[in-house]
Amino acid sequence: MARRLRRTSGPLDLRTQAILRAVIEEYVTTAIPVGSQALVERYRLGVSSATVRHVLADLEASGLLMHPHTSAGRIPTDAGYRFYVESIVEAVPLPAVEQLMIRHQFGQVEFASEHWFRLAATTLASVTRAAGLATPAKPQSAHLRRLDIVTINDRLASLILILREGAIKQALVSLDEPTDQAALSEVAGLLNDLVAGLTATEAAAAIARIDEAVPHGALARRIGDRVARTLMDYDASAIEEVFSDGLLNVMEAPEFADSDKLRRVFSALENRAYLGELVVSVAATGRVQVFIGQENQPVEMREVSLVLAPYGRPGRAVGVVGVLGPTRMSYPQAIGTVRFVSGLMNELVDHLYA
Amino acid sequence: MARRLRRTSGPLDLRTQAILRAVIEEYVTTAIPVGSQALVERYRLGVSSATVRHVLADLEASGLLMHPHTSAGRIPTDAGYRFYVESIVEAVPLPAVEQLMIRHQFGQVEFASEHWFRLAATTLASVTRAAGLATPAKPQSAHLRRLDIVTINDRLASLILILREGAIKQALVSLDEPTDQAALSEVAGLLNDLVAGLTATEAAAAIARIDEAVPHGALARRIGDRVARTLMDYDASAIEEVFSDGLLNVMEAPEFADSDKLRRVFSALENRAYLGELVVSVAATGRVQVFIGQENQPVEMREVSLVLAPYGRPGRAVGVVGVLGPTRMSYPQAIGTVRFVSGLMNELVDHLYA
DNA sequence: GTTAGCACTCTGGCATCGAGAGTGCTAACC
DNA sequence: GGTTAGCACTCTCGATGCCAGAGTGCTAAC
Repeated sequence: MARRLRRTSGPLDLRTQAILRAVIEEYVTTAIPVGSQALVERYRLGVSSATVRHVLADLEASGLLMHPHTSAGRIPTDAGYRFYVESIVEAVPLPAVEQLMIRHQFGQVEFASEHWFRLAATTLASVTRAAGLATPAKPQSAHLRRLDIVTINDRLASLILILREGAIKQALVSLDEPTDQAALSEVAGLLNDLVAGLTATEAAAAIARIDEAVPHGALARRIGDRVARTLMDYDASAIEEVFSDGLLNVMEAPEFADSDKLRRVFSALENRAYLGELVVSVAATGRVQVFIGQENQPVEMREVSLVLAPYGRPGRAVGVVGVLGPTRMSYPQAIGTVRFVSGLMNELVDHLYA
Repeated sequence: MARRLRRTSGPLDLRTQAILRAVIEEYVTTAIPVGSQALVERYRLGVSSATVRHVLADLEASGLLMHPHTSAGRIPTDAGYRFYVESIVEAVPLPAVEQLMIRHQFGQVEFASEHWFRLAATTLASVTRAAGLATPAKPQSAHLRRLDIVTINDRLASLILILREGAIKQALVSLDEPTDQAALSEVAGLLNDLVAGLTATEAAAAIARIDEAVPHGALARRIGDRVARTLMDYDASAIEEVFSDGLLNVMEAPEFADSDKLRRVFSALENRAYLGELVVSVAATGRVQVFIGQENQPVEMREVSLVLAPYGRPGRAVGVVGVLGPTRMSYPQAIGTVRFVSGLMNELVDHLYA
């Protein structure tokens, strides 16, 4: 009797850990609640099913496993997965063959940096059989490298900002009076001399000092304001674009056979706001991070897990890659894969700055 | 008896049309197979349910309606919807209030042309309660307006192509030998003089004529080749980017309560290849087009319908906007809304070229 | 501490059943 | 001839009950 109430927290002995591990790994592959019998049959535990049942009861008391109903096997709780990820297993590195294949694919999209993050998402999706996520690398504060102004018609011009960090931003400027390309080019030259290499705030300050009396001064001021504002908008925007691929993988998981659940997952996948939030926090920490089920704030995210890792150069440009899958996913494999892909992205970005 | 076999094709008399119309409109709103009784109760048909039953049997014989099972009401076939769209109803114009609201929203994203098509998709989704689709306007053959080359490191440069049609393309060029920004700027100047205003093929020809003996000639040739290739790639790419919003709307339709169907629809929504195909053909025709259920080639698309319309300037840049919804959708409303939004996009694009 | 044995509980699948909806046919009516 | 009332017939859908199977938790023995 003392036995049953023995442990509700504290360190788990090795046998208990082994059994928890077996339950999780069995459940991850089969998606069927696992019972004591299945456990002793498929894993060399060296004890009888009755003993296993005692341990299972302990694990349930500790909140690491649960019971869908009386006569069903155990399934891991979110806390169980968390403990497993935290204390029991190591990440499984991606097999060398797959590493080579992926490197090869990245080699194919020769020097099209805007495609890298998409490819990362696609790759993660196909390797982990979950949804792949990736954002482009975005600087904390962008530096203007160079700007161009091209006329569209005599009242409208297109402003093109090339950033030191590689991105390009475009904006339209409407003009108070008819202006030709020659005048715009002059203004562009003037602004380039003034603000090239500056951040948004620096540029705003420099532009505020433009003397409106000099030739094209007023126009330069007007366009300059737009430049500064565009830069600021870009800085202020979160890592907005979360690209995803392979959402279908997630939807095919048997736990989402119920169409209401399926819809919930899907709306989770479309919840870009929360993904953006996570991405920002992951980008800040610099490590692979795992968010399991209930640990996610939005209700519709409570049935999925995320494994995310940042890439890029802290202080210059950072992005995030990762996967989103059912809570019942193979964390060691997912972590290993995400780690590899973020490392690869690091190499690629380094190449740009080397 | 002759009566039952009376008509399997040919023009439908007005009463028969009215009944078909009633069946479709009732079914579109309720999603329940509609029987003769419901029809006489809710529509002023002026005849008894027995008569309606005769007409329904005729319509079924004509292939315009069908029976899920013996004791159920009728539902429209794809041919029924087609006939309805083709011969019975007119598009319902979007109410003036909504038109105003939408114009207002487009006014908000002041001059950010890259956002227009996204907003179009979002708008279509929220108004029609189906999925909104939109592609950016893409030229058949792009004209280079201006190019920039900026150095990344001494062996790597970024190539920026500004197109007359408004788009910007970027590519990385690796350099055989260390090259500084000054040299790159010179090359940029040289290439600008040579190829500004030209199409991909024209540019390729001009670049082939570069004398490698002149200062920076070899480099200009190398980078020029990359310019021409980037332009050609862009021309060759289909209207690649089909932006969508509100997919959740479609998934909430009761006909997709079954999770397998739901998955099928979703994979339909992700079938960008086919959407791209449709978009190209719609862009070519220049009218609102409706694709109903089985009329779509891919199997997973057989349970959805599309209403698409092109926008932009034929010969310069064209894009497509539209909606994707369950086959059981309100076509008159969808057509009216799509027509309005494509008209609005036309106005916006015209503004760019005026 | 471990194990065999066993009673107990709960699910999931299957068959049965009846109410309800809607049809198609027949025969009468205008 | 077209229209209608009446009616038998068919099929679905939800509720109900039942049974086999799985897995547990407890007890008592090792």
